[in-house]
Amino acid sequence: MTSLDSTPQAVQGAETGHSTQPVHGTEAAKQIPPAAVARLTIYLRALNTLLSDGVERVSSESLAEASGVSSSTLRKDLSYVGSYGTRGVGYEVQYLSRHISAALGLTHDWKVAIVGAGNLGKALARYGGFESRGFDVVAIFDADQMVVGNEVGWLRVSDAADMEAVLQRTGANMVVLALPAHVAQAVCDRVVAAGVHSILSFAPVMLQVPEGVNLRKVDMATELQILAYHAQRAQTPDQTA
Amino acid sequence: MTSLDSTPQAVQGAETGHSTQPVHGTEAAKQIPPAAVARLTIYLRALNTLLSDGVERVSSESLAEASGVSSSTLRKDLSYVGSYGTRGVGYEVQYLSRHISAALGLTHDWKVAIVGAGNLGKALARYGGFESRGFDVVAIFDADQMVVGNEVGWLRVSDAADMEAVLQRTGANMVVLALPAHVAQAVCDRVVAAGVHSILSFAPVMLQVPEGVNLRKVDMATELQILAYHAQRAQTPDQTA
DNA sequence: TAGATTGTTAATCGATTAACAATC
DNA sequence: TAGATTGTTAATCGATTAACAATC
Repeated sequence: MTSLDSTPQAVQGAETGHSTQPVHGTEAAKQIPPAAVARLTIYLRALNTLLSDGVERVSSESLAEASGVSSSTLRKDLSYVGSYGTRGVGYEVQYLSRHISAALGLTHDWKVAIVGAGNLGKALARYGGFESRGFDVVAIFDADQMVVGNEVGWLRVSDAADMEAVLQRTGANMVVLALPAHVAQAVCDRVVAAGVHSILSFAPVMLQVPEGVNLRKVDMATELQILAYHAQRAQTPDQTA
Repeated sequence: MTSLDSTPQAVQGAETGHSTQPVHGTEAAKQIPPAAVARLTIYLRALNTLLSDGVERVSSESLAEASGVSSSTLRKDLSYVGSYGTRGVGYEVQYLSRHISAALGLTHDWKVAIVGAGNLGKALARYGGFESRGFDVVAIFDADQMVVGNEVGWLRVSDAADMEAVLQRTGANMVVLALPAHVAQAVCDRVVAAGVHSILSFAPVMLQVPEGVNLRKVDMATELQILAYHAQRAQTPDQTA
C-alpha cells in the first residue's frame, strides 16, 4: 500500500496462457502486470477528472504528467488494455476511460461489506470514493452489542454473529476488514468460509488465506515507517564517496 | 498503499554513493531498495510479535513464513541492514529487531500532525498502531469551526488557520493528510512551506510536491479496484490455450 | 504533404530466486 | 566432527525507459 508500496500479497489469479496477440473487444482477458494494474487505476481517476472538466481528448504526454508517470510507462500500460488511441491525435477521454474500467472489471457489480464499525470502519462506510467508483457498501458489522443497530451513513450496524447470513442475503462479494489485529484472522476465516474471495485488510497482521482468495493489505503504520526511513536518510547526508 | 503496492511515488532521498562494503555499527547508512524497506517493516512487526510471545531466537525460515515471504528474500533483505545472525543458529529476536529499527530510522523522534478531523482523521488519531511504533501524534487540524476544539483521543482539534504556528510549536516533522481531494493540494503546499518534508496522503488526488519532499499516498478506492481486477479474472476462466 | 503522437521493440535496470560456500 | 543455517553470489525474472517505425 504499498505501500502500501502499500503492501500487496497473496493475490493469486488464474494465470495460464500468455496470449501474445492483443485481443480487443469482448474476448478473453490477458494478464496485466501487477504494477500496471495499480497505475491503470490512477489513469482512470485522472481521466475522470478530465471528463468532469469537460476535456474530450488527451495525449499520453499530458495524461502521464497528470498521473505522475513517464509517457513511456503510460503507453506501455495502456497497451496491455488494448489500443484505443489515434496516432498523431491522442486519446478520447471517455472512450479510454470506459475501456480501462472494463479491463479492470469495474463494470461488475461489486458489493462491499465492512467488518468493524469503529472509527476506521465508519470512516470507510461513509467514504464517498467507494460509491462514486462503483463499489456499493451493503453492510457493516460489529461484535459490540452497544454498536449493533447504530446508524452509519445509509446503513445500520449488523451483529457480527449474523455475518454469514447477512453476507449471503446482501450478496456481498468483497469484504473490508477494519478491526483489531487479534481478531482479524478468525474473522477472515469466517469470511472466506462464507464464500467471499476478495478481502481488503486494514488490520496490522499477516493474514493466512487459502489459495484462490485475493487478499490485499493496507497498513498505515507501515506507511509512516517507510516515510521515516526516507526522512532519516534525507537528514543524514551521505558520507560515502 | 500502497500500495498499497500501495501506490508509492516521488520519494526522493539523497543517493550519491553506493558503498559496496556492508558497513555496520554507527557509520554511514547505505541505500536500501524500496521493496526491501517495505518488507523490513513487516519483519519488524513479526519480530515484535515474537518478542511479546517470549520467543528469543528465530531462523530465517520461520521469520520468513510469519512474514509471508521466501527465506531467500528475507535473508537478502536483512543483508542490506547488516549481518546480525549466527550461522547454524539463527537470529536473536530482540537484537535483530533493534537493528532493523535503527536502519529504518525509527529511533528518531517522529511527531505526526493530522490534517482533517473527519471520520478518517479521527480514526488515525486514535489508531493505537502509531503510538506503539514510536510515532507521536501531536496535533490534529480542521477548518470547520464546529469541529475545532473538540476532543479526539488525547488531543483537541486545532484550527487549520493556525496550522503553521501549531506545527512549529509542536515540532511536528510528519503530516498525514486526511481531507477531501479538492483542498488537498492547497493544504499540502502550506505544509511544505511550513517546513515539513514527510507527508502521507489519504486524499484521492495526485499531489505535486517539490523535490526533496517525501510523499506517500494511500488510496482505499484504488485498493478495491485492484482487488476487483483480480476477482474478475478469477471469475472469468482463461480462454486462451 | 508535414507535423504529431501512438503502439511496440529492444536495451536497461532492478528485484527475486536458487544454490552453496562460509561458519557456527 | 556432523548438522544447521546464515550471508552472498550468480542466474532468472519482471519492470522501466528510450527510441522509433507506423500512421493519423
